[in-house]
Amino acid sequence: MPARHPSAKAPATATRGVRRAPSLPAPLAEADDLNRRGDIVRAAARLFREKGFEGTTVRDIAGAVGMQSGSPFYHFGSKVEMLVAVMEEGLRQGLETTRAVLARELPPRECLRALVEAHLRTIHGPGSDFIPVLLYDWRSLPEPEQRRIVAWRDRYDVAWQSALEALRADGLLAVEPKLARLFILGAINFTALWYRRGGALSLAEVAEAAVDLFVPQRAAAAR
Amino acid sequence: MPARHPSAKAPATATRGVRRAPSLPAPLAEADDLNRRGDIVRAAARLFREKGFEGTTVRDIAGAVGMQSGSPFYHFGSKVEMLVAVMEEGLRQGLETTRAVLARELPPRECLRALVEAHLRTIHGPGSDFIPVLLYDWRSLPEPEQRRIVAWRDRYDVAWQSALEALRADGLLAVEPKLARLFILGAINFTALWYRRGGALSLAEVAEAAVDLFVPQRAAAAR
DNA sequence: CCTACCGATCGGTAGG
DNA sequence: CCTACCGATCGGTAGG
Repeated sequence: MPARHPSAKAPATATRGVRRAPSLPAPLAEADDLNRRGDIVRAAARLFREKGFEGTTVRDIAGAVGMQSGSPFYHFGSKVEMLVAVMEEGLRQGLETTRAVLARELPPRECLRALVEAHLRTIHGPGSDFIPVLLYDWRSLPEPEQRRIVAWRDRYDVAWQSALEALRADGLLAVEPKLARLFILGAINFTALWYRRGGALSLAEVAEAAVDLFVPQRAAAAR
Repeated sequence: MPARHPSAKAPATATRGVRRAPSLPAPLAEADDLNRRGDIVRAAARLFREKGFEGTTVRDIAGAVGMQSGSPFYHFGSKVEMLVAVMEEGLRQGLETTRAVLARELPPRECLRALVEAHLRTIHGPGSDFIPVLLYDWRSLPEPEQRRIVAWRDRYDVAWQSALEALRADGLLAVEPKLARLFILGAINFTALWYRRGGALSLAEVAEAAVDLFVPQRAAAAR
């Protein structure tokens, strides 16, 4: 039987460093393992974004972190589990920054601008390949794993929904919040295919323009 | 040397049924060949959309049209050539319908509504898998082929640009036409990930809502 | 367009 | 986490 990292086959949150006797400090080996796992997830995210899930081989990922071809399977039970880890990390990051924006309790239009900019940063910021993978490799995820990710994504949508409902209540949104959310997130997600950092536009400027288009300033000023 | 369809390796438009002596009628075999080629392109489009270019095998495509695994290479020099054919067909269809809308010379806001609805139909209409493949398998296209497709896509963008400039000239567009085009097309393209035919909304309703969001009716009525 | 096939590569595993 | 490997599958081709 091959030696296996204890969390490789189990649902990640259930066993990762938990059932251990609480009085013992987490051994260094465990921390190192988690670092290596994180290295794999980051490398996989970059490669999946660049070449797609099906176009990336486990050997590509192993090579990117200096491992031999079979070694990633010490940390993950399958290639699909690596994809799940990438998508969950993207949603975790995105949900965290989204909730941080909402916590600032900005006026509705300013809140939308901040949400749009935050979402742009989860797509174009440094080391942010996770959400693009979620968007472009969704079809490579088998159905059971899709359900797991959808549960995460729903929480992301709820956060946006609340901001859009506030805009709508102030008469600043021309269509119902659910449709508006799909259109606005779609417009932002699509920037993955055309926006390049270091070009003529900063992310803040793109966010500003998007909000100008969706919530005309005249209507906002008139309220 | 294997028997090969004459157009399999050549740039498609250069040799497809052209250099033949003009007095002879096109032989039936030629017409049949083109039908079979079209069958392959349609099947490839459907499979690429469903499973991605890298996730689809040439055997899948062959099986879908009742051929043996090596037979598609009688019509195409490589798998990438099939991808190019799918994307070109999408752009050809899209450009045709877009230009037909522009030819109606509608007032700017109505023109945008018609363009949006036409684009929605090239994504969600019957047998329209070509544009989604263009959007989601772009990265699978090698650089030389990308340049060929970009030339097509530019013409598509020019058509949209003219409609948006008319809107802008009438003061109905809050941001400059180029950015507006990217945002609007992004919002529409993203419907590929959430819109389902036979659901609560018709394509015409989705188009109406999108235009309401981008070009508020109040501003349009006030002009 | 079929038959028959090839070399390369893939995800994954046994054993240490 | 490495070594060594396996069975399956892949895009593509020779020859007819």
